[in-house]
Amino acid sequence: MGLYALFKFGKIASFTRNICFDNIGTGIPWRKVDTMGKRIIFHIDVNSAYLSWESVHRLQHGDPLDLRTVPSVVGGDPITRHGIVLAKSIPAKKYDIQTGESIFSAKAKCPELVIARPNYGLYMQCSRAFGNILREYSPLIEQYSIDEYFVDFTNMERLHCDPIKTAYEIKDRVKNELGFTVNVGVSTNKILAKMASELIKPDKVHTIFPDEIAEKMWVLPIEELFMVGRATAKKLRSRAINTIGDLANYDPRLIKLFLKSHGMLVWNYANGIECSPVRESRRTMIKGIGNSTTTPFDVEDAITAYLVLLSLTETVAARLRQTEYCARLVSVSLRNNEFNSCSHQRKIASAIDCTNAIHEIACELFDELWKGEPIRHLGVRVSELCKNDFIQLSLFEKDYEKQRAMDRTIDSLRERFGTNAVFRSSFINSGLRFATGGTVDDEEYPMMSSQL
DNA sequence: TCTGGGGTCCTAGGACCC
DNA sequence: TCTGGGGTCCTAGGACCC
Repeated sequence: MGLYALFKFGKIASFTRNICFDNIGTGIPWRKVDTMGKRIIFHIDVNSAYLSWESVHRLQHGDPLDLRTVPSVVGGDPITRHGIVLAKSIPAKKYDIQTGESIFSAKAKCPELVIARPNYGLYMQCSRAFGNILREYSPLIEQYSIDEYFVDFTNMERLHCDPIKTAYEIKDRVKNELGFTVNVGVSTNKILAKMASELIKPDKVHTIFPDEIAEKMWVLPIEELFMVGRATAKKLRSRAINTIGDLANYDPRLIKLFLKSHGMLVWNYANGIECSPVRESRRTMIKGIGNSTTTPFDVEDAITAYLVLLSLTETVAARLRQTEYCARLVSVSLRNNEFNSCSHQRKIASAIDCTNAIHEIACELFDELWKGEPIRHLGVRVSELCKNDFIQLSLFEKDYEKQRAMDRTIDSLRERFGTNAVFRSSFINSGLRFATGGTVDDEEYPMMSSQL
């Protein structure tokens, strides 16, 4: 593979430049937008991230068993109704165990399956250590999710060696220094780099340069294309579009007719057309903060539901204040014991960040939403954020100044002494956690947008 | 013991105004 | 009095990602 990739790299000078078609259906003849010259983008993806990290951690703490060598998964606890597979080992893959399926059904497929509980704090540390290695190769890196980074290696050949050699170096350094394996995809934009890193796993470097799209990407089934999920795949297959190549070579006007803008997005991706920059930080761009949980038991009365909403709101509001935002929209979501979901939202006249204020609205929304059936899942989300340094308090709203002072005090107590330092007495003997979701002092989870 | 949680973006339909 | 059309805002739900 190595020699093959190095050989392929010889073609790099003869790139056809990216062309974006974005005027489908406008009646205007094709407009060719020259995007950029010669970019080099890496996409680095940890192989079975949670499971690898768990294995390495256990080995380092004297466990003789390497989870990666046996059928194993990282998954939640079915007793508290969190029992789904979050990550699986390669031997588990051989039993057709899928990420997202229930632990119950995974065990049915493989009775000797080893199950490890997730440890998000550990994963966050691994993710950071991994990012720190990448930062040595370029000042411009983007964390796309907990286990994925993009690196813009454009013009970095002068400091390091050639891109393919560097990709191998990164892969081997992560393995040798941190103990887990990664795949590195190399190309001229993010979509091709990302598709390349997914090719054959684990511990591999792949390229999909523009002149390799047909050979390496078009032959793949349509489901393998980034942003083609179950629903889109079904629609495409019903029109005999079965491979990425079928989509790439289909008339984009027809795609747009039945898949709208999402159709154009995936048609562009199928053709390797994508020109978004590698962004150092997404943190300034957050759109909303939410927290939801599947309750350990069905909630059947409003008082308990209010308490769950409070526990969710505690973390949402604390994260909101931590990022120095206020919100103008509160939404509540609910899933009943028959797995039907619904949601309800409300705009508020003045932006807020108080736990009590958000909770009060969440409870009102809940009352308007709930029909009385048993509930298994509740969520609180705030959005339409604005900076909290200039809050306009409406004359008609309650004066929340005292509440804000109280929140500040609790936030600082928790910051100094841990999240457990203070909690509301209403949670005593409730069987519920007083603050659901990641603890407040955890570092912000790096989230990705659905587009690159 | 069957089915998580955190995000983003898009669309359709209704209300409302001109 | 009735009808129509365009624009904007709001809401709920769906699709996708890891």
